[in-house]
Amino acid sequence: MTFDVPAHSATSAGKPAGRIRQKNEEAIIKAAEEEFARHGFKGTSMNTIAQTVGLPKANLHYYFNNKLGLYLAVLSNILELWDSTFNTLTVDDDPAEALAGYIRAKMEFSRRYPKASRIFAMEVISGGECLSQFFNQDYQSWFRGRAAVFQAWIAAGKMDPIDPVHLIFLLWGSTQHYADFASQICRVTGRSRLTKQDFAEAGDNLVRIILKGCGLTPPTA
Amino acid sequence: MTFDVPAHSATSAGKPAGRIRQKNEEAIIKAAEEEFARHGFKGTSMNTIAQTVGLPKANLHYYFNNKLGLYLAVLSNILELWDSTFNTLTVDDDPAEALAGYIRAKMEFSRRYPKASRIFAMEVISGGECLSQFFNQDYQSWFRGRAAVFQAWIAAGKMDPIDPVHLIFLLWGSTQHYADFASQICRVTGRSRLTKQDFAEAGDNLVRIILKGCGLTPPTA
DNA sequence: GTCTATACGTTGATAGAC
DNA sequence: GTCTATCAACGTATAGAC
Repeated sequence: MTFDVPAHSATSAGKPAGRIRQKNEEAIIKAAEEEFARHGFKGTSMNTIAQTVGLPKANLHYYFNNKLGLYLAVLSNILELWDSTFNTLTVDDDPAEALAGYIRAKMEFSRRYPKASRIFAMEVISGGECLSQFFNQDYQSWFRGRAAVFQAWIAAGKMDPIDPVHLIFLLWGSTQHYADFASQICRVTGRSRLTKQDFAEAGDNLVRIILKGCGLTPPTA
Repeated sequence: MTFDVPAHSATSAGKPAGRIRQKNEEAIIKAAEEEFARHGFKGTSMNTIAQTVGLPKANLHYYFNNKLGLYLAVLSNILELWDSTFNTLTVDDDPAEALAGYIRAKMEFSRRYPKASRIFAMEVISGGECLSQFFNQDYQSWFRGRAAVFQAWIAAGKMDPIDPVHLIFLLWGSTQHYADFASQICRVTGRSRLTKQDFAEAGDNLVRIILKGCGLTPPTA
């Protein structure tokens, strides 16, 4: 794995994966993530990435066809990581336990992969057109599936009748905030960086407020 | 006012404000906001802005010293607008009413000035170093003042003992999400754009969940 | 005040030697 | 496979005519 976002086979399709190639590609992606997270797609320069990796910039064009190809490889890594992290939330779960688990998993994601979150945020803010090729029908059906789970819980009287769609956006917005707006949080609270304990406390607070707000009692109460 | 973000006297300090000058500056800022909201500071080109406005790019350097000057003028507008919108939340207010009002005001801000929100988000994600010169001591004291209001309400037994700092981040994250991540929301819900009613429903949902989550009963109940 | 012309660095991308 | 040399296009910024 590269560093923050573990890079699997995010290469442009169908190239042999030699040892050196794999090592270089991972190093390039690692440096690219750093730049894309800070300056977005348009604001990132291949030159800067090449200098960070310590390779001639012609090599970047050898491994990845062009700037967009490198960017898509980075995005692909992030979405793959995202997919492998959130398989939870089924109808049979206990609502309070499952919801708390989801919130804590999202907070752990924000803590461990803040750059991935920021790259994704930048892309969405910029219009998110590059995400179209990744967001196939599976994505919409995943979303509707989760919403249906909440709806089933509501129908069974297990939680308050809250619009599941807006609930999901609340979960996303409140947890991603700690990754994307970390610099503002540090500035306003006088911290230099957010510790593991900060994330734990923030997660506990979110679990407490959101669960109670949905008419659920915490699992360990 | 320019368009989305009303531009007041965001000029580089101490230039006379002729009629033509004011009109051009507003047009430039309007076009600049569009570009900065989509590509961030580094990814934005003065050339594109000039073409959008219909002025020679030399004029942009005449009205604003350089690219950074234009960017700071845009940021200044946004923060001024932000300041003039959120003067609420004092100890004497009714907690439920004040909190609901704040949430709805933030949602209205996300609805009316989505570009302002996105420019701010991009800047914070990029590290937020340009915000340093605006975030004087007043900003930290504003933040601590609001947190103190919540703390006073808690001490008076008017709401659950929730960490005020994290509560503020919850309010920010959940409301700004509807501006910053609008493209994702539209994609996932199959909408083409978010209507006024969408924002109203989203605001109602947030008020309901967060107030109950804090142990408050809604004002109109 | 306004705009044309231009200076000069950086960009993404490629050709071709090794 | 790797890297040097180079290209044309675009970046910000300015000089100077009107």
